[in-house]
Amino acid sequence: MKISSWNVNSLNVRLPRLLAWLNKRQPDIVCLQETKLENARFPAEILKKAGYTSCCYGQKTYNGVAILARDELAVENISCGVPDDCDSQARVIAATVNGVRVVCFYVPNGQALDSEKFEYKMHWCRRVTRYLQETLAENPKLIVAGDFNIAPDDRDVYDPEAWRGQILCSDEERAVFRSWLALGLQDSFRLFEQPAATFSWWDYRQLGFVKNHGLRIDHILLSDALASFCVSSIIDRDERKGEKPSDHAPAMITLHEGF
DNA sequence: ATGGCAATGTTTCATTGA
Repeated sequence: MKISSWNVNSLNVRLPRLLAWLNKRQPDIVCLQETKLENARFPAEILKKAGYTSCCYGQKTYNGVAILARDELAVENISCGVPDDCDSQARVIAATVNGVRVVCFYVPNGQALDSEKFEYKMHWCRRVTRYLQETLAENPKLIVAGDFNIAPDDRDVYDPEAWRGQILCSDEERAVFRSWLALGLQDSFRLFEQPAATFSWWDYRQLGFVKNHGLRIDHILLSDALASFCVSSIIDRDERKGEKPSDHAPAMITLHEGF
């Protein structure tokens, strides 16, 4: 089973690429971020024709998340946002797919450490820690996939010295990421030996992709019960190439059958 | 020292992203 996460930076703009990519890679489950679409404008019928059932939690202009699952998979217990939270931004959607709980995240960017947006990011992260704890307690088979807007360590940054202490790389953010792993989750990417300088996001400016000036901020975390079935975890950097790419490339894992 | 790209809607700029 193949599970993927992709920040598409506008599903409206990226739909042709998404459809071509679904056909090429044949993922079973896909977590999308930055759909930037109200639910009424979500292209559910087009995706259905491509063989995917979808659930979405969107809003105009910003944010927006969705989960796609191949038609034959059972999708149950869809939940939008974090329970008992009043966050007006659409950043979390979860569903149980064939008995596996799938949580799709779009973690706030945070802008700069001295900004109000950073306060919001940290508050959001603290609230989500409890949510993950509760979700894991109820769902031993858990996947948490999305745009985390955190580069977990220096290996995930093209120029660690330039980025040290900056947004996406600060000690505070990295501590949050580690605290999530400490709940009983594993960074699937680090279960395997990986090529040096593998990233998931590259700035559109300054030839960021050509120079491989990137960060690894998109992640697929697996609960211990699922991690032992993971046989690969890659970033599909080819998807950053060509006409009208998203600035993020999809992350993708393969789970061996039998979990 | 600065901005450099892309997407969105209140559009022909301002705002956001990372």
